This record gives sequence, structure tokens and C-alpha cells, in this order.
Amino acid sequence: MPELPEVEVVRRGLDRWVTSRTISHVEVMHSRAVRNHVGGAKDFCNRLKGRTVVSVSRRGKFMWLNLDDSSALLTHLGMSGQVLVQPLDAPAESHLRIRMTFSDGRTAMHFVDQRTFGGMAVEERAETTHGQWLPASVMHIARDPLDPLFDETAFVTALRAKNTQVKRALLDQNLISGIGNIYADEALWASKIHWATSTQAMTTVRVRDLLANAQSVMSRALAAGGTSFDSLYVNVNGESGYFSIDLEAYGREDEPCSRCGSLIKREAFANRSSFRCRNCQRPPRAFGSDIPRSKGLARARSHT
DNA sequence: GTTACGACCTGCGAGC
DNA sequence: TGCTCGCAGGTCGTAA
Repeated sequence: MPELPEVEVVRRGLDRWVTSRTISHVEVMHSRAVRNHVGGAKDFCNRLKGRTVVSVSRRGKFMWLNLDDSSALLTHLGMSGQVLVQPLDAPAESHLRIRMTFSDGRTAMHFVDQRTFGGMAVEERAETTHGQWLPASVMHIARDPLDPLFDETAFVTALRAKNTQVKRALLDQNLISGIGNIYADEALWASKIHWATSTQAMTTVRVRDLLANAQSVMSRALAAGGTSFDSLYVNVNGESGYFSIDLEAYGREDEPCSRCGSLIKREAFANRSSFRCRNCQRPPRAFGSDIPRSKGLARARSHT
């Protein structure tokens, strides 16, 4: 599933292959892929035609192509989105949602999305209080931990001021962006923190350690080309990442912890799963009992 | 204002 | 063999 490192890999690919090219034709195969575009599919195509891509930016899991007017092509990969640079005569993928060609007649850009949680929209850019120009719907997204301007002190203060579980806070894109279920579990494992720990019980030192581990695991994932359990995440050339072999907790139910040898446990968390070491990540006192295993995650692991 | 939770969506494996 | 069900999870809207 695309989280910050995976989105950054795609952004870099697009920056290389799409920047300075002029869009000549856009086709929307599935209207849900442009559901967030206010004017609908026809307007989406019209607004892109003739525009030149100036650069490609990202904040958290959102990325956008800055166009040569005041607009941007905002893209979110959702759970299964892929942006592929393909030869013009490449056959349509089974879940091709949007296809874009360029005036230079070289490669085409395909937006492929099996589960249609992702999508594209053309939006006007607006200036932030820090002088940055962002698409309107990205304004509320916090900076991510790999952003050079990420304010660590403000994050520590904001997290400790919340009244929730620490993993919920890590997944809150208004607090810190780019972290999804996989890297939240990995950062918590590295910090020996149970996901249900209260944010108000977190000391400044523990929050800083957690943040450092989140930065570390995502930097390593980025260097490996991202994490992939199956064909749902690929870069713009259709290649999978290799970081899944280095995951310590996520998807490793009933496998020994590499640190202490205790078994990794899977628990239900907010309609999804959370993985932790039974020994290194002890639950807070108020936390309850074991949850039965899921078949789905075992399947995901079997694809690696 | 803050927090929690369900809906959205599709492909695949398990179970019957 | 074919059908049904559960599961993966990021974001948003709504309820508490």
C-alpha cells in the first residue's frame, strides 16, 4: 500500500519522465477516479489539455503536477493506485482509470487503480502562510517527517496534547503526514511502544524517539524503492519495491521478533490490523485481551 | 473542538 | 464447481 516512501518513489519517477512535457489528450475511463474534481470528467480533461508540467511536488501521501498556469493535477494513490509511464502502444491495464498523452508523441501516463480509493483532480494552487503554493485540498495536511521544514518541537507538543492512542495520532494526517498502517507499526516496534499507549502518557523523550524511528524506517524504505506485498504498489516503470523483506512487525504474525524472539502478535485496530511484539511492546494496563487471527493478512504475507 | 467509527471499493482465498 | 463472506486500508463525513 502506498505510504510516504512509495509516493516519493513515484513522484521522483514522474519528475523525471513527465516534467516539461505538454499534455495533448486525456481520457477518463472510470468517473470515480475524478470524483474529487469539481467539474466532472469532461472539465477535468479540458483543463489539462495543452498544459505543460512544470514540476512534481508532494506532501505526505498527496502528490501533484504543477502546471504552467495557477493549477495543479493533484493525485492520491489511495490503497492500490499506480501511475505508470507506458509506451504509446501499450495495452490498457485491466484497472486503467485515466490515460494521458503528450504533444511530443513519446510515452503515455496511465493512472491504474484496482480498488478506486485513489484519484486525480485539477485544483487551483493557493499560497500558504509559509509562502508555499499548494492545491487547496492539501492545505490541511501536516508536513511529513522527511520534510526539511518539519517542526519536531511542534509535533511533540501537539501529540502530547491529544487524548487518544499513540497509533491513532501517528495516522492523523493533520498532525503528521505520510505515515500509514505499515510504517506506524514499524516505528512503534522500533520504539518498543504498544499502539494503544495514551498520547498523554508519552514523555517528550519517547515521542522524539518514536519520530526518529519513523524517519529512519521510512528513509530505509525509500532507499529500497518502497515496500510491496504484491503487485498493488509499483514505481512508474512497473517495478515493485523491496523493503517488505526488512519489515520487523507488520504482517509477521506468529513469527519471532528479531530483537527478543517472542512471537509477533496481530490485533484488531480501528477496522484494520496492528502488529506488535508480545514482549517488547507490552500493553498499557487498561488494554484488553487477544483478538482472533485474520486470514487476509496471512494471505498478504504469502505474496512476498 | 475533538475523537471514534462506518462507508467507500475490488480481488482473492477460505469455507461451505 | 460455484457461491458467499471476510479482509486488506486511506480518507472523508457524520455522530457522539
